Amino acid sequence: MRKHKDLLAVLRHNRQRVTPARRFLLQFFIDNHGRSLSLPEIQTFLQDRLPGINRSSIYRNLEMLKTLSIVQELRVDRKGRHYQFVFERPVHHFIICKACGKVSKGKRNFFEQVERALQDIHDFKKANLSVTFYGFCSRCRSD
Amino acid sequence: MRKHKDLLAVLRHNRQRVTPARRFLLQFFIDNHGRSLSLPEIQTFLQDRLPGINRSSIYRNLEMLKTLSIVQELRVDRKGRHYQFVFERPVHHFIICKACGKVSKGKRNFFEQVERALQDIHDFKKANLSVTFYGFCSRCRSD
DNA sequence: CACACTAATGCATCATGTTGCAAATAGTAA
DNA sequence: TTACTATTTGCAACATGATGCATTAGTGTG
Repeated sequence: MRKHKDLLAVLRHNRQRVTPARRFLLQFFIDNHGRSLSLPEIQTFLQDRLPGINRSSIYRNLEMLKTLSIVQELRVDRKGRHYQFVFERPVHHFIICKACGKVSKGKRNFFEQVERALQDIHDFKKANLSVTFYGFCSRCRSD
Repeated sequence: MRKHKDLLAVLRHNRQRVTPARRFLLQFFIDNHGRSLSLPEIQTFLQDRLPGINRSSIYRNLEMLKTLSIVQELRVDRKGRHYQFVFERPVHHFIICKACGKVSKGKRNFFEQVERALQDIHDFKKANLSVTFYGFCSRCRSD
């Protein structure tokens, strides 16, 4: 489980400066590591603590965290991105039920099978930080 | 291989009306079935033939074609969506090389393995029309 | 602690998507 | 053909996301 201090070290190691916005952002992700956070929810949180923070700063910081593989971006539906804290490595795929909206983390087993198939069949390697699958979970199916 | 006339039938069957914009759009996809079309390219094409056509009509029509599984939307990079005509069934996954940008259609074999893993391991079914994988193809790797 | 260097922020502006509503138009039946 | 109805379109307004640039503020050094 990754801690706030460790993450600040990751930033510094990548020549990224530790600003107030980034501290709050990381803390927010850590405190909610079990679930993915919607963009509005992140915005509200930050604007609460740093009144007047600019939209573009939020976008740019989330983009940066993505680049450093600290968070993953998911598209839950057409509008609305979510951000998932990568709190353990290696990262996983995500599976979203189109009916109930539940976001599940793909099992390691699944991740490995997909990666292996990608490499064996298509000669693609170390392809993804994550892939998001949309489907219907067993509870939302009648069959 | 799906023909213009067949696609119009699909529209009608789904109570979608056949408008000039939709005729042109479908023809454009058919004429370029080998590759995915960027949104700007689609816009230019339509605005050429239907001067004054509104942005929202284009978005709405592409959305409709997605819903009917006539096209698939791909995100090639952060900005910029592409649309891929589903010219044969069953549909496939797509694999995009982050280095050279090449869009490959996933092999049937790969598609099946992924779907099977998704079902066996996560009990998700008939999950996706398509999934897009990002990675590095053999030509862009040094190993 | 003060300074210099560079990266991050705010701001303004632009680009891209979305949405509600009135007007236009495709499908349908007489 | 005409008239009717429901869908699609254009439009306007809004929401979201991206970008160049001047200013501000972290960070390392002396």
